[in-house]
Amino acid sequence: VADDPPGTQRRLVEAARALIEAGGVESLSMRKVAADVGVTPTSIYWHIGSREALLHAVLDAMIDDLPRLRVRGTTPVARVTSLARSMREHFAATTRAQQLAQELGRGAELTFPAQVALAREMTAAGLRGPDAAQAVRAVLYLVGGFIMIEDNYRHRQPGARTTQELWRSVHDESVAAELRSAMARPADTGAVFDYAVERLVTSLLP
Amino acid sequence: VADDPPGTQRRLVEAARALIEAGGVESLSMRKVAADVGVTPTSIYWHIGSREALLHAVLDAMIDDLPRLRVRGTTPVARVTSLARSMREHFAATTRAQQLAQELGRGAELTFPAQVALAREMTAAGLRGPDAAQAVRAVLYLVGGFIMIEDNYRHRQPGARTTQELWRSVHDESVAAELRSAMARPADTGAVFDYAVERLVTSLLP
DNA sequence: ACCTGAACACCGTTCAAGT
DNA sequence: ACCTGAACACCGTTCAAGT
Repeated sequence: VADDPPGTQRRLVEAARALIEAGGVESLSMRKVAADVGVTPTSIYWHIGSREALLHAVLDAMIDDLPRLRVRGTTPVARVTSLARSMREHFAATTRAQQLAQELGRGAELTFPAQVALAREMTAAGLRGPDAAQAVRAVLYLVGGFIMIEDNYRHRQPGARTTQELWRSVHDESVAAELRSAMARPADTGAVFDYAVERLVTSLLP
Repeated sequence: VADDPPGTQRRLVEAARALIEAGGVESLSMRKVAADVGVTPTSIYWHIGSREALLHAVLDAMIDDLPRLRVRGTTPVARVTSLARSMREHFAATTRAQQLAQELGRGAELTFPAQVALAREMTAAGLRGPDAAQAVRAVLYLVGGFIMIEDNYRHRQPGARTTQELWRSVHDESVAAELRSAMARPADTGAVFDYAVERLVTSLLP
């Protein structure tokens, strides 16, 4: 495991990772990576093999540095809720790795630790049988939804209209006026998250 | 609104749409679109302006053809649950449009009709005030989570391990053996969806 | 008004050739 | 074993030129 003197392969992966962390997967090109290391693009093919293989190597490195999930509290509801919050923060802090994993079809690997942590809490809460699996999956989906929608919002085009803006032009009487104006205001995502998770978890646990 | 005799612009958008519907956004190239219409790539720039403008035109056409959401049932819980199911089907049936909208940062436009439909049902169920907005958002997030995770699963790499497969190698005693083997079996996504939505909606409605 | 041809600055990848 | 140079088949886009 000693680093061989030239270590071109390691330097290539590091350069690729730096590019991805700075500008996402789409900003990586073989020619840029090569230039950053001071080598010809073609030599990457000798060391790594292909663009895809390079991306996999970068993802492996990122997975090694992933932060851990936190669980706090004493009651089952409090513990699962705190874990859900930690999952959300965890995702927000590792978007580049998530994007890369998604692109490489390796998303499952990154979600898995959260599944296990959730399953542990459900077991501790006394849930057994098929209901336990359904409870794990239900929480997983709810948290995933937050992550997706927040991500959607983050990656919107500068000019594109948000749903908040779209709500301003709704005058449909079948939606309460109060609700229409609430939807037109920015959501306190953290509060909605806590609210939704707590409601769901409370209804899932015995 | 009469179609002008040559109609090259219309034919370009149609060719682009066909390419995207067949192989996703990444399979579209200006040169292919041009070839399909029988014209030089450069002439697209005269008619449409850029690749991005072409994609926006295709998305506009797709939005015009979007199917409608269905709501069935008489009790509020049944109606919201059926709407949620319809949202999930709707998404699955329009993945190309969703992918394109996401890429163009116009995801909000496609989610919006579902928000309004949900808000209508919450109003009909008698929910008012800030709780109504939180309820709309909570259901939205849960459904979004299903969509994201199902999408994730669909786009996994042939070789990549699924979470089910990963569960087989977990022998952690803090997770009940029964739960471990349940997580290693394929999930009946439809059943989990109905279960989770019904639980959440029941706990949200008065 | 509509389209072409040539050109520019990029891609990922292969492969024979060098040391 | 490691790297280069030349080449191939692609990209999106610009712009002067044609009809």
